[in-house]
Formats: sequence, C-alpha cells, structure tokens
Amino acid sequence: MLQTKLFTRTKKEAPSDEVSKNAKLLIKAGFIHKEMAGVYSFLPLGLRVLKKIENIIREEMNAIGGQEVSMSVLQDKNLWEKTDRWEDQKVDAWFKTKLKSGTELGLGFTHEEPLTVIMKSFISSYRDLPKYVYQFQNKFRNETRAKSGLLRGREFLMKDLYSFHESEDDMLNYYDKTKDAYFKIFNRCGLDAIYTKAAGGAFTASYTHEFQVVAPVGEDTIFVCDQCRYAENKEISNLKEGDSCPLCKGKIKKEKSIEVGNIFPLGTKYSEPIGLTYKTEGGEERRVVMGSYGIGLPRLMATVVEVFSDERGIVWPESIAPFSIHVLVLGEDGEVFKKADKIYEDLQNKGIEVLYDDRHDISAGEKFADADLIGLPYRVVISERSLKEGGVEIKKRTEEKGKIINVDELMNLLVPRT
RNA sequence: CGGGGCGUAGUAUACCGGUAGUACGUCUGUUUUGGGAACAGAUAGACCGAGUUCGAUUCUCGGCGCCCCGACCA
Repeated sequence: MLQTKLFTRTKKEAPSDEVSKNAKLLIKAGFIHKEMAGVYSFLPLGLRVLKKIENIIREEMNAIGGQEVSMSVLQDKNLWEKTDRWEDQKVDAWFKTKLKSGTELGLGFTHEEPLTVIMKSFISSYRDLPKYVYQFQNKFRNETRAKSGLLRGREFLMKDLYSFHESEDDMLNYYDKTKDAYFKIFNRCGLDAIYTKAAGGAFTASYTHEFQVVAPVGEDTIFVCDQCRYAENKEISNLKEGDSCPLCKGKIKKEKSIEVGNIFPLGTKYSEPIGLTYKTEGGEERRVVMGSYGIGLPRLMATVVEVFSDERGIVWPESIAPFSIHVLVLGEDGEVFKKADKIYEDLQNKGIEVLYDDRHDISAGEKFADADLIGLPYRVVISERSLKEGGVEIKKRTEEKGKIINVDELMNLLVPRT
C-alpha cells in the first residue's frame, strides 16, 4: 500500500475526549473513527487488523470442527419470549425497533435462540450430534455505559460459537477443546490470557470461564495464583490478596484485567424451552446439551494495543499487524525514490504486506514518528545514506537501533503471508 | 441509572459581558530533507434553544453530546 494513496492520516494530537490508551492511539494513528460513545468505524488500517484477528479465530474454530454461518441481526420477539429473554427487566442489553405495522423487533445481542431454532430443522437423531456452529457478526448491546474506547462498545464484531451435544460429558469434553483453541487464539495474538472461573451471569449456567488479560484499564478484578495461574473472578471469589492458592503452594495476587473471551456450559437451558431434542439409539427422546463461546474482536484488538504500546505508539505483534513492513524513503525525489519504488514493487510481488511511505516533501522525523505510531513490526529506511552504506536500514519496532542489510537479504527476510 | 468533569477552526488549546488569539493541519510560493523543518501569504471556529442584558462565545435555565468514578453488564 502506498501511503500517498491511503486516505487516512495520522494526527499529531490525541483526541481530548478519549482517555484510554487504545482509543487515543488507534484514533491518532488513523485505525478507527469514533461515531458516538461506544461506536467506532474501522478504517483501512484498523480493518486489516480486525480481519487478521478474524482469520486467526476462523482457523482455530475450523480446527475444532466449527462450521461458519451468518445469522440475522434482526430478531423476532416471540422467539425470545420463549426463553424469557425479551423483557427489559430480564435483559437490559436489547436495542429494540419496530416494523411499520408496529411489530417489535430486536437487534441481536447474542444468538442462542435463533440458532437453536435453526438446529431444530437439522438435528433429530444422536447420529446428527455433535455439531459446532459459529459466526462473526456485529452484536448490538445497549450498555448503560460504554467505556474505554473499543473495550466496551454498543456495536461490535463478535465471534460466537455454539455447540450441540448428546450429553453433558460430551459437551464438557468439547468445552475443554474450545478452551485450548482459545488459548491458541490469544497466544497467536501475542496475549497471555488467564483462564478464570466466573459466575454464570445472564446465561445462567452455574459457572462459566473467562479468559482474562492483566491490564490496568481492565474493568474486571481477578484473584490469580502466582504459581499455577489458577484464577477466580472477584464476583464469585472468596479469595483475597495474599491467600494461599487452593490448588498449589502459590500466593494469590489481585489484578485488574480485561475479559477477552468467555465460554459457557449451557446445558439444556435453551434446548428445553425451544424444544431441541434428539432420539437416542434406543429410541428415547432427549434434550440436546449446549455450550456457547464468545470473543469480541474489537476488544481483543484494543487489549493488544493496551498491552503493546510505548510512548511513541503502538507495537503490533507480527500476527495481526496491518502490514509486516513499513518502508520509508527519505530524501529528495530522484534516484533514491526510484530504488525505493523498485524495492517496494519487489516486496509486493513476493507477497509481503508492505506499507510504503512514498510521501514527498515530508521530513525524515515526521516519517519516523508516523512509523512508530502506526507500529508495524519492521521499519525499513531507504535513503542516500543507507544506499551508500550498502543497502537499506532495517529496524524492528521493538528495537532502538537498526542495522544495514543489502537488498537481497531484505527480500529473503520475511516469508510471504498466505 | 447516581455522582463528577467538559463542549471554542479539521485537531489541540487561550482569553473575554463589547463577535475570538495561538499551535498543528490544509492551500500557494521559496528554501530545506536521518527524529514531528524555515520563512511569507492564505484558509477555517463559539453544540442547540430559551432567558437576563443596550450587547451573550462568556451569566442563568433547558436540551443534546462526550469523558471519568460507581451501579449494572452473554
């Protein structure tokens, strides 16, 4: 991507109405645009990050047998009355709207109900189980207080997976598989997530698990063992700072954290009222046992920014950076630019994702500052000086000093993204 | 939803009961080019409504919006 063609621009000042690091940096660098409280649009750089995260999640969901669908956002009131989740007193997250005829509709905040109905058409025998279905979709939640940039929004992209089983045991077995898949996802995004026992919440499973990433901006508080990493959410925990771990000899520490994912053993909570059943081998009719599993993508992206940034800007992990390399050309138009153009072309042809700062009449300092702010993993500088010294200067975003390598080395440094 | 703060060019800010100044950005020109360049010129602004007042961006009230703390939160 040529930076002269990119329609976004970095700002010198962070917006005054944002306090959270993720919102300040992502807006300053031109990744997102704020529409209103808790609602953000994704611009080219931001969308690339979101898509990278989406692809990582998709790969891991497919690896545990997930089948991707896309369900409707508009929801039928009658369906949700069956599970007693329509009334505002029960679920205050709904955004509701109306048909011209007056019929009430909801904007989906989760999808257990409609998917359970869909599955009624396709599950009737033990031979049809288990099944795993997921989607990426914008969820709408009427949060009383949106906050902290992308961390708690009212409209956000979510991956929601639902599993359907013959038995509690089979569901719990898959629950563990999902847990492993989630760890892979968070690790691939560079995050160190802590598996945390939590309350059932509105989903009213007896317990659930959350994946928590320690960060000061987090709105959750967890008690976590410094040895085995056993953790409980404050909302259900009797533990306190300094206690001995119930599982090992470690000490319990109190941490602020961001919930980046959660998994729910639902049992028959939804299959019962909606009537999703199957016939066993012996001809007996039984309720399908379910689980559900969610990850909010913008929140995950924001968490990465909260954890990986410094005073100069974002420091993207390679796996989800919008581009792999930021190529900067310095100096006056002429031979150096021609060389840089060629290097950019060659990298592109190799399938490397490059952002090329081909802007003229921009000082070196400004290009460096923008590169630091945008935070791509590698910065490559092409200038009269670097060419004299034998090639280009390459520097990782995490390093202070770069080094000169020749152009062939550069071409072989990075593997193309598939 | 309770409490607090805030709303001035695209962005960040200043002053003021007498219609607004600065920086960055943007545009034009000249000079620059390895850490947010220099000079000259130009561009662009008081959230909305009502009230007080000779006069309101400033004071009062209402609305709308944003942020923070708390409550709440698959």
